[in-house]
Amino acid sequence: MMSNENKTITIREVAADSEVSIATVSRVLNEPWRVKQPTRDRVSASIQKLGFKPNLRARLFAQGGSGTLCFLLSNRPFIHSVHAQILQGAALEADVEGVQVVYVPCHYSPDTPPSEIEMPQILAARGLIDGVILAGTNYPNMLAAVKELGLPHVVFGTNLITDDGPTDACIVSVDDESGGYQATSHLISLGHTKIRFIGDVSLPWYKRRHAGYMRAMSEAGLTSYEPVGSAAKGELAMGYDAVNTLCDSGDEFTALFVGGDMGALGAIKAFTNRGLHVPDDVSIVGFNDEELTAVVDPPLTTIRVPKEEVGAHCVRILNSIINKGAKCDQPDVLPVCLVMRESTKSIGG
Amino acid sequence: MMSNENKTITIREVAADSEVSIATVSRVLNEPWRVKQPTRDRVSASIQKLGFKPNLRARLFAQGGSGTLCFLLSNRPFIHSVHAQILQGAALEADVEGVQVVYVPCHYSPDTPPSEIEMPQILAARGLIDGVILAGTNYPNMLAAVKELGLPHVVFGTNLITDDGPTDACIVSVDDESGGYQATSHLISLGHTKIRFIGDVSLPWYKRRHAGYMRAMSEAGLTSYEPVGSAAKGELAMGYDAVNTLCDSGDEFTALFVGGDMGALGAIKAFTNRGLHVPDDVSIVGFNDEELTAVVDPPLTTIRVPKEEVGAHCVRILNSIINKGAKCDQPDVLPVCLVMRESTKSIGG
DNA sequence: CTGAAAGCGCTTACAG
DNA sequence: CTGAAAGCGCTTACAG
Repeated sequence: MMSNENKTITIREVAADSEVSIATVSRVLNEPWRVKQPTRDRVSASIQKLGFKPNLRARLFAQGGSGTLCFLLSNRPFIHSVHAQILQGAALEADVEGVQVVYVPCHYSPDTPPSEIEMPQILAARGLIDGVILAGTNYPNMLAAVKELGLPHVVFGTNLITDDGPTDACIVSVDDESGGYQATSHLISLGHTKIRFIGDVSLPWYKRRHAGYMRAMSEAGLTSYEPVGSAAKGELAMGYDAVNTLCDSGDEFTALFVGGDMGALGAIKAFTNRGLHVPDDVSIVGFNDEELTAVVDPPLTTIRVPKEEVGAHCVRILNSIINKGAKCDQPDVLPVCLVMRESTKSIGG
Repeated sequence: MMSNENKTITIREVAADSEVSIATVSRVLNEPWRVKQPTRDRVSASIQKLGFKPNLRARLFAQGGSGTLCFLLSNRPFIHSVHAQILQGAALEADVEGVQVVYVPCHYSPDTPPSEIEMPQILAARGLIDGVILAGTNYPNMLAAVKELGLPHVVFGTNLITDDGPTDACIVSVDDESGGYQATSHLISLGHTKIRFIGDVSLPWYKRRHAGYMRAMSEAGLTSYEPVGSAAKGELAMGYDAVNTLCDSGDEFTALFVGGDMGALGAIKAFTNRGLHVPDDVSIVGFNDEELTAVVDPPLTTIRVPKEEVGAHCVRILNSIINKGAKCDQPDVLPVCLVMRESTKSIGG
């Protein structure tokens, strides 16, 4: 009574079937050129015949890696659309590189000492993760905590909040300054001169976008205004409140560059409430090109950030650190571009 | 010249330090009650002293599992907000259960035979994944393909498109019918009687929501209208086009139940274009409670789907299948509820 | 209650 | 070019 269970077939069965050692089977799998043609063919035939697939977990274990990267998303109550797309890009790239990415949300306060940050299990444990991609809003303490882990890591630099200058971490970011410049230049090219910037410049990404705004204004010989807006009550409220403040104070302007799409939405809402129309009464450009941006009314002119590419780039870099010990001396800054939709209009039109 | 490299310390070092066998160390880690107090204390002390953390990858390997679940997101061009939140819930629950979830996007056609569907590497390989959560829009061929893999799996049933009746897969879904009923009842309670349903009833989720609409109408003694709308050009267009068709044909109605939030947005846009105001001229309720739903103008009254809970529930079920061989006889249907915001208004008001 | 040993399914020096 | 053997870091019957 031979029970012919479909027991999982291993490298050992293949070796037996093709009458070689398991070492040889392993070689045709990993470095086929090192085995003589006839042997190789015989082994390949057995692999085919038996439908053998190597157990990757075992391989990984033997090689001392886990083959998995951790996408750590910090301090986001839900997946923010920007970060969702970064994750998407990372996952896609991971699959082509034959590694996997685990999505792990996490929360912490900027004030917690690094050693006291409660790391997700998967990172606290050993051996599960080969490297981490740090996305979301991050502070120096988390950077330090990840460093303490001793794991290779790369951080999405745009939402990194730090004031002690450049870190020694590997950073992938996006050209905020240029984005600000492009947004403002677009408005200027439409004939606007009274252009305000809305954004909370205590946050570094708004600050950089504001810097781009300043450059465009000064290059055009225009006088720039002080930035307005606070992100304390959320992005949406930032835009909404800023517009109300501005209008209430009798400020005059014909165009707005808002440093984030949600803020731009809030701004539009405020105008609508006041009976003002975008873009007829005022032009607006946002930042990020978030998903809903094309869907709102009016569809938003904005700065497109290559979100999926950011994710893919992060895994590429991370993999090269892991495998080749690559070093990063300075941040990788990805370019951004203007996407024209219907929230801007030439001043005469 | 003792080189005191910080070599990774293993169970073997601990054993040596506390003068027991590695088996005993393993026991204090996994079944401490089986080892005598004094021994246990001695081992624990060594663990403390040496800062030993077990290598989970090795443990998993020895135990024959990978400890990782695959969140397979089918046929979504980017992370749809509903599925992003399901993923979020799954990841959170996974971390508490000590497993990890890998996010893997994938695309396929409903017409490809199961054996020809190109599975992501991570699933095609062996040993990497213990079970899969099938989310996104899925067809019977993918179900069959996953089944062929021989891996435990659970599917998010709402967006499952199948016409050959119930499958034998483990399904977690959401009470679409009740949602439709609640949405419609709300409109009825506001005094509306001419209520239309927009949704593409060739898609099962719209069909179920429509069934709820029918039930509410008939219970209230109202005559229901034929459903309108095609999802062929996207959800947004579905709502937009349906409203235009309806209005052009001179149809009379005072309220709309749209079977999806994006469709509701499209509908609002169409009304706005026609100079009609929501909710003053027409009331609208959507479905899903997507992220942007609270942010648009007017904030949408909609049916809230417990997205994170769906994700968490999927990993719970999956884990119990994996570990306890649990069986699912019938779908797990999670309840939904109405969220009142500002897109509906009583007919007199 | 504890230890010696086999085993998880591979890879990889080391010989030959 | 190929094989025998050690090893990756644990777990888990099996003895005692």
